[in-house]
Amino acid sequence: MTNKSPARTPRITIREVASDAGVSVAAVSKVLRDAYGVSDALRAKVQASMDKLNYRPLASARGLRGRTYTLGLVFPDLRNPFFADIFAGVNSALERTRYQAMQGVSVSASSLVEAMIDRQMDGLVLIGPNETNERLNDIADRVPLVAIGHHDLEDARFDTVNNDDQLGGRLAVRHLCQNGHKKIAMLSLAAPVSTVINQRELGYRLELTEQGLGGSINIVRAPQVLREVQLILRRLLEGKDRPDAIFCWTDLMAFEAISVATELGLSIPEDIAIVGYDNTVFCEFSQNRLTSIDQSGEVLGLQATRLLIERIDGRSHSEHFVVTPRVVARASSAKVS
Amino acid sequence: MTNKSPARTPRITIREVASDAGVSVAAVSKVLRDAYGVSDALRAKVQASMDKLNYRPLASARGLRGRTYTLGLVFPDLRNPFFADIFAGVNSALERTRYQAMQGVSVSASSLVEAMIDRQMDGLVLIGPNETNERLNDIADRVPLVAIGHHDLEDARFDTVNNDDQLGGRLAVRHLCQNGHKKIAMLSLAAPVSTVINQRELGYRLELTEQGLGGSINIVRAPQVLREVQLILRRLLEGKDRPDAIFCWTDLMAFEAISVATELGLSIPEDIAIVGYDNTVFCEFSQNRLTSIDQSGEVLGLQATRLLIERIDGRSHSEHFVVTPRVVARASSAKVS
DNA sequence: GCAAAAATGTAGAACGCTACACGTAGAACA
DNA sequence: TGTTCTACGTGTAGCGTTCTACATTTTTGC
Repeated sequence: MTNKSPARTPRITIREVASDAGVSVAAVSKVLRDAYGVSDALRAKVQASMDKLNYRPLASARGLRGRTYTLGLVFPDLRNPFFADIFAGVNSALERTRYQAMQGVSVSASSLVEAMIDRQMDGLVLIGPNETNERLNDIADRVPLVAIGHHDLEDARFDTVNNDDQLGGRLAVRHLCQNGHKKIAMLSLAAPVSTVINQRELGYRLELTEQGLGGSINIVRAPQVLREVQLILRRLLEGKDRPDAIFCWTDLMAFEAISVATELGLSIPEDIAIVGYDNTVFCEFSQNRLTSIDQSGEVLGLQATRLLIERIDGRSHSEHFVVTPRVVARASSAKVS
Repeated sequence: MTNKSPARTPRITIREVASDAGVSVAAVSKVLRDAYGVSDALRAKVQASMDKLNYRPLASARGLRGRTYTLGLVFPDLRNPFFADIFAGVNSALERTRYQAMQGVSVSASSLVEAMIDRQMDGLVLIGPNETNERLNDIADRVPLVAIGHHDLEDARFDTVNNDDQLGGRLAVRHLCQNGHKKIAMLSLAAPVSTVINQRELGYRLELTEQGLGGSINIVRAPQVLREVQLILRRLLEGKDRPDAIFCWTDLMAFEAISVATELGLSIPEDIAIVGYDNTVFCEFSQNRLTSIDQSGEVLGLQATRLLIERIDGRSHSEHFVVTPRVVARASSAKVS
C-alpha cells in the first residue's frame, strides 16, 4: 500500500561530510558538539565541508545517543495573547544557543507531555500546568522540567518561574481602593483549581480585609467557556447588589466584562471599574483602556528557558524564580469623584 | 562537564516488551505498526505486555527507519487568535489518528522549517508562508507539505488550503457599499508581500470598480508593528479626505483602527465604518462589534491536516482546497441613514 | 635529550526501532 | 501424494548519530 512518496532528495549524512573532509566520522561529531580534542585546522576543514555540503545533523539520530537540542513548550491554550509574550521571552533566551523550541497546546498537559517525552525533548516548560506536584515530579524524574505559573514548591524536583500572584491580587485591590472603590468583586476561574488562581484569590482576600473591606469579599467563578462567563457576569452586574469594581483573573475575562457591562448600558469606570491581569497588548486599545497587572511574560519565558538549560546541563537542585508584578493603570479603573 | 542529570528512570524498550511477551522484537514491531502477518493471539499477548509495562515507542528511533508520527505546524505569529481556530481544526482531524502536532512560530518560515525537517516531522503545514513557490517546492521535495494561505498554484508540488481571499475582499467592499459607504479605503500589509494580501487587494479593487467607485481606490499599507499601524491610521483618519469606511486585512488591524478612530473622537460606524477579516472571537465583544469576513479557520486546519496525511500516505499529485468566505455583519459597519 | 603529560585523531559499539529476507507449518489444490 | 499457497513468526542489518577506548603525535618540564 502506502508506497513511499516520490523520490525525496536524500539527506547528507555525517559520513559524507567526513569523507569529503578526509577525516573520521568521530572527528566530525566532535566538531559538531564542540567536544574536546579538535585542532583549529581540523575544525576548519570540517566546517568547510559542512558548509559546502549544507549538512545538518539529524535530530532523531542524535537523540538516540545524546541530545536532540529541542525544548518542548506546553501551552494551555492559544487564544490568550499573553502566551505570545512568554514565547517571545523563550525565543530571546534561545537566540544564541543551538536549541529549538517546539510548542504543543493542551489543557490537560498529560498526554502531550508524554508525546513530547517520546519525541526526545531535552527539556520541558509547562505553562500554567494543572497538575499535582506528584505528577510533576513524576515527569521531572524523566525529563528536565520547568513550570511557569505553579506555586506549590513543596518537595518540587523541578524549577518554577512565577510572578507573585498573591501580590498581584493585592495590588489590584489596593489600586481599586485607592481610586475610591468599595465593593470589589473578583471574577475567578471555576473548573481546574490552580495554584495561580488560589494565590490571586488569596491576595484579593487579604488585601480587602486589610483595607477594612473584608465584609464585601465576593468571588464569582466561571469556567473558561465564553457563554458561561457572559451569563455569570450578567447575573453579577444585574443583581441588586452590584459591585462597583471587578478584578478579573485574566485580561481575556476582563474584556468580556467590559463587553457585558457595555451591553448593559453601564459605563466604565463610573458605574463599574475593571482590572485585568497580564497586561496584554489589547489593554492599550481605546475601546478597552484596561487597567491590568503586568507580570512580564517575556521575563517569565526568558527565565524559564535559562533555568531549563541549566537543568539540562546537569543542575539537580531546584530553583524558583519570582517576578514582581506591577499595576498598569488605565481608564477602566480611573478615579471617579 | 555537564554530568548527566541524576538517575533518570530508564525507558521500557521494545526488547523488554518482546521478552515479557515471549515473542521476537520483530513481532512486537509488527503489532506496533499493525503490519501484515500477526495472529490475534500474538497481538493480544503483545498488547498485554505493552500495557503492563506501560511501553511507549521512542519517536527518534522510529524516525531513523520510518515515521515519527509527528506533524509540524508553522505559525507566522502567536498574537492573532485566528490561528487558534486553525489549530482547533488540526486537532480535531488528528483525533483518531496516531499523529501528534508540534507547533513552531516564525515570521520567516525558513530556519524553522529546516529545524522541523531535522526533527523528522512526517509532514509540515505552513500557515501564511511568505515564501516563493520555488522555495516551497524545494521544501516539498524533502517532506510532505501543505500550505494554508498561499495562492500561487502554478507548478506547485505541494497542497494548498485557502479561503477565496479575492472573494473575501469583494464581499467586504460589497457589504460596505450596500450599507451606503462610498469612500472605502483598505488597510493592507506592507512588508512581506503575500499572495493572500494580493488577492484581498485585488478583490477590493475589482469590486470597487464594478460598483462604479473605481476612482476612490485607496490602499494604505502598514507593517505588522503596532506603532506604525497607529501612525498610518491616524494620518488616514486625520487627512482632509477622510474615507467613510476602512476594510482591514485582519481583525487585529481592525481593532487598532477602532482604537485610533475612537481616540480621535470619531464614532463607528457613523463617521467611519470598519470591516475586518477572520471573524475572531473578539469581534463579538460589545466594545468592538466588528463586522468581519469569516474564513472558517477550523475548516482550513482540518482540511490541511487531512490532505497532509494523505500525502504522507503516498499521494503525489497536488490538491487544492478552497473555502468560501462569508460576511458576518455587526455594528461596526451598520447602515447609516 | 628523554620521560611524562597533553593534545589530537580514529575505530567501532551502541541507541531503539523498522523492514527486508527467510523459515516453517498447515491448508488447498490437482 | 506431492506441490503450491498463504499465514504467521523470527533474525538481523541497518538508520545517523554519540562517545568510550585507544593509538599516535606533539608539547612540556627538567
